[in-house]
Amino acid sequence: MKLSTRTRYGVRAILELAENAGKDPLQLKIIARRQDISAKYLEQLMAALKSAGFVRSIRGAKGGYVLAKPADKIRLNEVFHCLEGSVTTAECVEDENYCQRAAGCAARLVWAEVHQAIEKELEATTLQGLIDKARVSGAVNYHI
Amino acid sequence: MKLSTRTRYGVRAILELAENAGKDPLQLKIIARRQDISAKYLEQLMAALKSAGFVRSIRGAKGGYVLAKPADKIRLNEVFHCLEGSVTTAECVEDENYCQRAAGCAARLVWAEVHQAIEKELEATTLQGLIDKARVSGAVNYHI
DNA sequence: TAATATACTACCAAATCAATAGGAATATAG
DNA sequence: CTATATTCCTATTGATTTGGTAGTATATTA
Repeated sequence: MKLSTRTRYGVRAILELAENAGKDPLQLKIIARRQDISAKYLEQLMAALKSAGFVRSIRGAKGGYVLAKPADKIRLNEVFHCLEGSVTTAECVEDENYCQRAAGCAARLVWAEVHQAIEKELEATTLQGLIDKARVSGAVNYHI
Repeated sequence: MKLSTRTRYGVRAILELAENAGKDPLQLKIIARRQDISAKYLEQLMAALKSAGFVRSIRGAKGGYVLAKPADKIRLNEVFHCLEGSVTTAECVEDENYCQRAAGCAARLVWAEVHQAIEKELEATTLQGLIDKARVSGAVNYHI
């Protein structure tokens, strides 16, 4: 059940952008350094976030990335979907025809319930909500 | 977030045993056939389930596997732990020292919340509870 | 035009996962 | 006692995924 680095890095990166909202574009290089992520690898993740419409890029000198929408309009389940591919626990949860036993499968109930639990949690969280929550518990990244 | 086949197969197998409770030992070969799982692979999973104390094995002809405790005493989070290794979403959730940024990381809040959501769901479900639930919704495996 | 960024595409290495192989040990049946 | 049925153990292999590199093209600023 461990999340892939794709998702972990990607969420960390977009959180940097959320915290940077309103300021100048944030360069990939800077995010990579702050979060200790391979810049080249992060490039791919940003591409995914971009084509899903979460971030906007500015090319050339003084360029970088910014959020494409307000941080309180970006829900984590969307971000996860974009990065993780599928957040589902097993194929048969979404595709009943994946397995003939699906209809009569007690196990499938588990996969479905776990899936829902995750989805519900992620859907209830926006980037902004997360930042606020972190701030309250005194846990926000300050880059001095 | 897809569950490994280890977990999926393992849970399906132990559910077969739960449904077989009170009857003669169920042979690995039979479980493998019913669930369409490689018998040799399932052997390894049963070994794990056995050493974790969930199932008991009977060797020799007419042997097989049976549940080692009542199905309503086996919680899914335990079974998952045994099969999945760690059900955690990211290392830093359980080990704060895993990453220096942990204390000030908004992302870590997400991993933790998702982790809790999963754990809570699994902890609330026993094998028996699952079977009952499946029966109510008319979704139980009948092997004619 | 020089410097700075992102964009795109292909490739590679290591790790993990899923499965296979081959026998050894143990119990039952006849 | 022998043949058969079954679990037990350990090693190996094959496939897939993951995480990361490399190099070049394109856009922007100054």
